[in-house]
Amino acid sequence: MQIYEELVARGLIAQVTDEEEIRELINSGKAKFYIGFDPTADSLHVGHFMALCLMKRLQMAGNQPVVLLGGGTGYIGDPSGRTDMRSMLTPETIEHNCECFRKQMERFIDFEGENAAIAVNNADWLLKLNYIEVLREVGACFSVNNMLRAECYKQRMEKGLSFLEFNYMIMQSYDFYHLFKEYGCNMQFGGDDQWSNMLGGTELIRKKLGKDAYAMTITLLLNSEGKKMGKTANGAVWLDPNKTSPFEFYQYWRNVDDADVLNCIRMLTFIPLEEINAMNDWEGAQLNKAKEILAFELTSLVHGVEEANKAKEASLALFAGGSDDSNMPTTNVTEADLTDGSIGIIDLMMLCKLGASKSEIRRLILQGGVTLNDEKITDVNFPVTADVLKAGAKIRKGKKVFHKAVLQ
RNA sequence: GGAUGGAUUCCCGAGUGGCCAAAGGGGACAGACUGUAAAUCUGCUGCAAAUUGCUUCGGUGGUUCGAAUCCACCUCCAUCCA
Repeated sequence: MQIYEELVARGLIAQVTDEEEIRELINSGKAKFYIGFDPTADSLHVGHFMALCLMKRLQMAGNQPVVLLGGGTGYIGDPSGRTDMRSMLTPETIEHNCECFRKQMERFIDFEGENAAIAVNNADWLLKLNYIEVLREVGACFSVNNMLRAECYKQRMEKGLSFLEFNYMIMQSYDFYHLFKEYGCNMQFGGDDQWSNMLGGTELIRKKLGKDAYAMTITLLLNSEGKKMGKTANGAVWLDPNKTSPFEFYQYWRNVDDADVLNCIRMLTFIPLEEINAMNDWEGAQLNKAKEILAFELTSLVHGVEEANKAKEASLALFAGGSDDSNMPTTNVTEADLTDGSIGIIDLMMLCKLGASKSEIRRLILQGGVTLNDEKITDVNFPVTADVLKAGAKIRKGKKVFHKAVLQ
């Protein structure tokens, strides 16, 4: 099976401008394609991960990837798929975020060797553009009427769209035009929400140079309810282990809906399709097994096999009655935290950051959601003694949050 | 620039002088059931020295015994007119 067919079989391709042409180019390993990443945060997330995996797959098939860091477009902010304006980033933040992105990316794509990926930053050309010149050279090629019809602005027509954001499409189009001219990059890939921005680019190239360029979007990873995956109540699932620990990362995927497991395995992992197809009729406890596979595979792709093993073992210890608690998150307590040789359970949990406020923890205890060394705590003033802490106090909050407090 | 409408807690959204830490819904969290899933049911959802006190309804000042609610000014947003 060739690469294009595999992408289709994995359900990764959402839209293409010219299927025949794109299939031919990437299957023969002749494509030079780019994907843009705007530095909106100091870590990549799952959406970026999918894009990077796509790059990897195409690179393995002989194509050359171009990573575009949005050091320039980050000044504007993509309005696609958003209902509110993004908060504006300072130049320092943008630069810092670009730096963080670059480091993380090295894990996933090869910047050395055969068909090595190259990294470029659109700050290098966008920041020095001259306004009037751009208006004449590029602005003249865009029809506002058409732009307003674009899907990516539709949601914003109700709540309001600033002129700054309106220009995002033009900047992204300019990127494609620039990369086409300077690097011979004739394909752009990206998330499906980028479709109209990408078409802007192919259109611009056609108008300015009379040549064809191609665009292809990746299916957005949605769950069975149609919501974007990779998000939790506290924000995104990050690839940076300091922002989302490997254990949390593992747990996120371990807990996906039954309905979404196979989809995720197919789209996010490199497991051969035959193996995945064999899982098609799994259900019940067996399907539960598939979640373990998904979680393990993804954790090892992102954090390495060693971390994945640790996360898996910690999970088994907690949920399957194992006794190995060495990988449990731990907070060290000192004598100074104790009064008369003990500390109240609420204060202890505050120290371990197991709740945002004392009220919240009090509520948790009253509702029977707190366990200390496997015994349910019912008294909100329950004193935890120095002896207990020395041995390591295992606190469980709800079903899935475990924490160890140890007296030094 | 002009006219109108608006800003309420994590989100949506009710409240138009005291009975308001503020209805209802969503989400989150906890409990039961389970497979670390879903669905369902129950509880809960500002903070704290917790029958009480303190802080919160875009901002600042004012009226009043008392303001999310009334007044003035300001900021931001939407719609229409230019």
